[in-house]
Formats: sequence, C-alpha cells, structure tokens
Amino acid sequence: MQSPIWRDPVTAADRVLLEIQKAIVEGQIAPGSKISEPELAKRYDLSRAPLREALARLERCHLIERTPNAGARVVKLSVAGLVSLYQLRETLEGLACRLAAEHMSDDEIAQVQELLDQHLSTQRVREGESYYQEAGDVDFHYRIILGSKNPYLINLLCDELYFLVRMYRVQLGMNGPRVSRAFDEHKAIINAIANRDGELADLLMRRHIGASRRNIENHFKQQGN
Amino acid sequence: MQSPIWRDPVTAADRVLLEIQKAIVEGQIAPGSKISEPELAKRYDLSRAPLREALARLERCHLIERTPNAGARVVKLSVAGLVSLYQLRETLEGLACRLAAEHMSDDEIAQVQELLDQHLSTQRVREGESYYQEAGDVDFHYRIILGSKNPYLINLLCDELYFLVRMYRVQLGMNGPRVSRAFDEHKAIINAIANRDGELADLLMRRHIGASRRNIENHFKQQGN
DNA sequence: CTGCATGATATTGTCGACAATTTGTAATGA
DNA sequence: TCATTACAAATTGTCGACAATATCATGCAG
Repeated sequence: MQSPIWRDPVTAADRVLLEIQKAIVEGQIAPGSKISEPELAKRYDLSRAPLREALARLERCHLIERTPNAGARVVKLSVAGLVSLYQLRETLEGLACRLAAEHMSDDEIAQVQELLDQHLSTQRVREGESYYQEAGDVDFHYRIILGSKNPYLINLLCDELYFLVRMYRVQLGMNGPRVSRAFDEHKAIINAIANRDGELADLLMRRHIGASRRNIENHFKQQGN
Repeated sequence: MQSPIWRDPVTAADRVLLEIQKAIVEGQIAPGSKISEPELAKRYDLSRAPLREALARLERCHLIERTPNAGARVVKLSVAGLVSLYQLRETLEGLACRLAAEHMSDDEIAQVQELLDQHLSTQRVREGESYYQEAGDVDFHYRIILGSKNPYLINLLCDELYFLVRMYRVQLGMNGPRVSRAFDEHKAIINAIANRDGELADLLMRRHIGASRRNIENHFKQQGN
C-alpha cells in the first residue's frame, strides 16, 4: 500500500496523523469534541502547517468534520451513521469479493486459506483475546480487498472507511461471541473465491458484514449513547 | 451539499481549487504533467499555503497523485483506470437506487420525473448540444444519489468520484448517439423507484452505467492514446 | 562509452508571524 | 428580563522565509 496513510511516515505530518488518528479511534479525544489547532500543535510539538495537513487527511477518513473559519470537530458515533457506513461496506466488500474471485491468483488464494488456518489455531489458544481476533479479521478483509485489484476500491476501503469502522468497533468494545462464527464465515468466503464463484462470495460477504453490523448495533443500543 | 467542493467558495483555497479542478478536468493542464507549486502559486496569485490545501483536495478526488518530497502529477487516463472507476460507479449508483427506492418521498420522485420531461423537451430543441445533455445527465444521477440519504455514499459519488468521471467524459469528447437512449433509461430507472422496486432500479442503473462505460471505452480505443 | 559518485539547482516540507473571521462577553436599550 | 449591539479574545486562513529533500548535470573511474 502506497497511500499517505499506510506508508511508513516520512514527514512530520505523517507522524502526527498516525498519533491523532489513533487517539480519535480509541476515544482519547472524545467524539464531538472540538479540535484546537494551537493546542494540538503545542501538544505534538510542531507548527500548524503539518498539523493542518494531517487534519485534511483526517477529514478524508471521516474522523473529523471541518467548517471553514470555524475549525474541526471529532465525529460523533450514532446508529444512523453506523448503518450508513455498513450499507456502504456491505456493497463495496461484496464487489471486492466478486472481483477477487476473478482476479486473485491461485497462489494468493492459497495464502489466505493458510492464513485462516493459522488464525484458527492461534485463536483457539488465545480464546477471547479480542486484539488478535480483530487483527485476524482485519487481515482477512484486507487481503480480499487487495485481491480485487481495483485501486479505487482499495483506496476507499483501506484508507477512507477503515478507520471509522475501526472506531465503531473499538469504542463499542467489540470482543465477542461472534469470533468463532466469523471464522467459519471467512472460510466459506475464501472457498467461494477459490471456486471462482464470485456471486456466492459476494452474497456471503454481504451477510457476514450484515451480521457484524447487527452485532455492533445491539451493543450500541444496549450500552446507551 | 455542504462539502468543501460544492459550497460556494469562502476561502482562497476554495477558489483556487475550483480553477485548478476545472483546468485539469478540461485538459488545460495535461494529464501526466507535473504540478509545480511555485508556478501555480504565481499563476493564481496566492501563497503556497492555500494552494497546498487545494492540492490535498485534488488528491482526494483522484485528479492528482502526490508522492512525499517529490510533488504532484496530474492523473493519466487509461482504459484500465476507466474500467476500475466504472466498476465502482456501477455498484455504488446501484446501491443509491436501492436506497432511493426506499427513502425518497413521493414528492421528490415526482420532481425527478418532472425534471426528465423538461430535459426531454429542451433536449429535442437543442439536439446534439452535448453540454445540456451532460448537465441533464449529471442532474438526474445527482438527484438519485441524494435520494439515497446516505451521507457517505453521497460524499463519495458527488465529491470524490464525480470529477474524475467527468474528466473521462470531457477529454474523450462524449457527445452522443447515446443521448436519446440515455433518456429512456433514466425514465425506466425513476419509474422503478416510483414503484418502490429497488432491485429493478439497481439492475437498470448498473446496466445504464455499463452501457455508458462501453461507449467511452470505444471512443478511447478508437481515438488512440 | 557506460555507470556511478558528486555537487549545484530547484522543489517540497516546516516554521513563526500577521490578517481575517468567528466566538464569547458585556453593555445598552426596550 | 430579554434581545441586540459593540467590543474583546481566541481561532482559523494566509503569507514570506528557511530547512530538508529530491532532481539534474557534471565529472570521474572503470
């Protein structure tokens, strides 16, 4: 990935972007709170120029919202926002599946299957440890998306939507009874791709993400907010 | 629309963004050419700060590509790029149709139908005048997209993909024998939405855009490049 | 003659200060 | 008491200059 978000940071703006991004996703900067440029510049010890560059990129991943001459605020999480976001994700990752079934090499597919087997074993060992679960999930989806070989789609899912999705998961404390089920679903998806059945992979992926959405949606309502 | 692209320009960065955007879309700044910050700053008579803000937004609509410490280049048009872009568009505007069928009010739907009738009559009068055709087409798609009521989808299609789509159409000189057929297709789509048949509207929209893509694709190959 | 190191030039990244605009506050009048 | 206005403070937008990096040309060794 060569995007300004995933490349290793070469510029001051890159570095501060990663830090603020993490702080927002993990809720250390509260949703809805105002972003003060002077304050952050002082906090991260740089001038406002690279900071503003970072803010522009944060707006690009929908983590903040800016209004001219009035500054930026961290996004608020809401059920409506979650639904809108996941509607997009379902469709886009479904498309990724169809394209992956067409464009992934047998080798690449085999690697993903291998990856899943690895995850399954380590997962059994570290049962319930949600970090590994999430990392594995991210890795799986990531590979399918790259497999689509569509640069716009890749950019969209990995750069512009990924962090907001992650923010919902992190801040609503997704661990999960869904873990083992998710593994089976992943397996079914990659198998469909291996059989070059894009239609089926698309359907399974949309269901997979739909289930995930309902899961988060429940946590949301349960946990108030 | 409140996005930094469609709001009327309040800041210097806004203004220069519109100018450069237009220049790139219309090919006055050649595809593949390097963007020189000092040169553009002098040309548009402002400092590099707002210019760089504008460049960040141009990157966001995929009109330029930046590499750290090395500057920006205008994107090149290619068949592969066109296909990738339209794959996305088909899926996304298909989704917009499904959502629009669910969320548009009867009033909003009636307004679009009215709009189409107006376009049909003015179009007969100004036969072949591609500007009006395109404006009408844009307007139609625009309304459906807004009708989806999904802010992420709206932002994506209207802000981040719209200008690149337009660049392909403009630079490959799309006028068209497809004009009258497109009107029929629009009519069919809004009728499906009026019947609350999201599935059908989705299908028809994907076909509509697919036909458009093949059309441009032919021009591309014909015209070399 | 080709390939690589070296240095001059130009471009991008960053800084601190100033200008323009908004936000918050207090005073005024109804 | 409430609304409105004027003013003060703070924040964002813009500027010009400097530092860090890349690009290009030149010269040298093989």
